[in-house]
Amino acid sequence: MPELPEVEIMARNLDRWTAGRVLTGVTVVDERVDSGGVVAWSAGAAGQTVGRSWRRAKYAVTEVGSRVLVLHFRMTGKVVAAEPGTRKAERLVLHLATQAGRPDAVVFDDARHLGNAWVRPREGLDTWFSQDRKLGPEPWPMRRTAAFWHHQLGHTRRPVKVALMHQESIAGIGNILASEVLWRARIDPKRPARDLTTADWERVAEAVAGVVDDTLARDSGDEIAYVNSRGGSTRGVASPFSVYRCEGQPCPRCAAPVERFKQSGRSTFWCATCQGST
DNA sequence: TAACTTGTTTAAAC
DNA sequence: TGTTTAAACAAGTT
Repeated sequence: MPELPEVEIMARNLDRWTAGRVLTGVTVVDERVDSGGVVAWSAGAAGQTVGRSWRRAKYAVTEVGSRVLVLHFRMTGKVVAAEPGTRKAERLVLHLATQAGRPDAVVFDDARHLGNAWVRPREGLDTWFSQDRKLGPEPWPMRRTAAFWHHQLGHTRRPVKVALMHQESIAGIGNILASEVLWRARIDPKRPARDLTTADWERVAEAVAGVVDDTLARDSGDEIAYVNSRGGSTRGVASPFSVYRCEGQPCPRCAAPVERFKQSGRSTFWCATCQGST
């Protein structure tokens, strides 16, 4: 499931594959992917030049002329450099004028068809993200201080794990990242966010940077290596996570069994020994 | 087969 | 009124 680090990789790939190139056409394979403006734009897209691509929260943004193509991947979406027609669940295809060493097409592949795409004016994009999409500030790559985390999340009584996933407070942290960050920071996921101390937020700040950087180092490549639905711990393949989907397995830090419970309908994984309340 | 998986939206409850 | 939780939704896997 693409969270902040995976979307960062896909945005970098998009940039590497498409920046500065001319579109020869856009195929909207599945019109349901269009959450605004995509179908209308696709008809006249040929001939336009692609600009830079970057990430905002869990969205990938690609400049095309004076507009931007915005992608959200939800659970199973990903962008790949592939021959059109070779993927099982293609939803959107960008065709590019041939250029040596770069792909002729970029495919938005999305097995469960839950992803979304928009085409919007480049102008006002920041406002659209912050106001319409209700996205808070980015937790990465800039180094955020303990004071920043406290300011964004320290007001609520909600459990800190639930608070971390609230996109309006901080944008880009999902269920996986939240569990991993709290394990790394040795914080009980059930603690009310407002009860965390400056020292706790300091560890959160460090843990976010650490988990994101580690994931980027591990997963960078042409195609996102999704954790499969067995949690990446299938025969012989080590789980890339410390606690996520590692229920019953030994905590990498103290060897106590990792536990699981539900918060706001979502599975939280943690080590009760390492992360016990203080 | 029914339960589980995701982020987001909407409705309901506290 | 503001905060918080629960349910619904998309669709495919186990």
